[in-house]
Amino acid sequence: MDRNEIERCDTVEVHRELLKSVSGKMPKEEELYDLAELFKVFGDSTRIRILFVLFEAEVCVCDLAEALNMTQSAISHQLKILKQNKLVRSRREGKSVFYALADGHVRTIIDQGREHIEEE
Amino acid sequence: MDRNEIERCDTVEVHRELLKSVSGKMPKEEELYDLAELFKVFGDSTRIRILFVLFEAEVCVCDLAEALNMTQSAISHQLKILKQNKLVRSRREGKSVFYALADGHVRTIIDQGREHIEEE
DNA sequence: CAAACATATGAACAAATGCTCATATGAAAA
DNA sequence: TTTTCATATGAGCATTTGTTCATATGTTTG
Repeated sequence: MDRNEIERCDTVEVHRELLKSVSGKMPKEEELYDLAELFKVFGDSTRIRILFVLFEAEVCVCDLAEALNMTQSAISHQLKILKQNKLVRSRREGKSVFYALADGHVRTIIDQGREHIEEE
Repeated sequence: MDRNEIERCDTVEVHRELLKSVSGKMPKEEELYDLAELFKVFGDSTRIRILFVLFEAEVCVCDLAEALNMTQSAISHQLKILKQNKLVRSRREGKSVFYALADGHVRTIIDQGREHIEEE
């Protein structure tokens, strides 16, 4: 009856039940993978920089390249990743393609990240 | 005077001014790097799984290993990364070490991520 | 003290990632 | 139509990353 008070790591009833309830609330394999995949997109400073530019305005690829002082190719590759993950949308206008933020979650996620790192 | 209407990508006044105002709001190099670093931590399904377990309860390493059906070593390595980035905190109790969520930002960030991927 | 258990960690290796370079696509201008 | 400009993309390479294996550290028990 007092086993609950003893902290041990070999398999005890309490732990078994706990793990059972945990596995009930764990999202499916696919969602976990998609989530990780999404955050990977935020996990690169070049892409973060691109998003910060898009917080201010809709811009074309070559302006992004100039703003971040990087190759057009490098930027274009990253924009493709951002677009695949629906963080940005694009619109062609003549020879140029303009990119903009896709939705508000992007801002919220980055804001929460900033709050986190500034809090310590 | 009508140059503003023409969309071009070689350097025009409008673009120069835009980029100037953008660079004003861009966080410093170090913060951008730290932000990317933080999101990298969320960008792995094993670590996401660990966080989901910790959403439910404070657990020890070997329970995490059993819950996720992974090596103790693998879990321990990932916990180190989570701890270095202040996403989790740990507490020793006898032979075991218990891990728990460090703060609320973790939940918010993951929730926003889930909303984003489920919206399409 | 030694033995047993829980966790941490370093080295090594395979897989993933970001950039560069060359080149392709697509649209406007000559 | 041919050239020029803006963007997209595939291959290659160096770096980073997650796991495994072996072993170290730290704590309790005998």
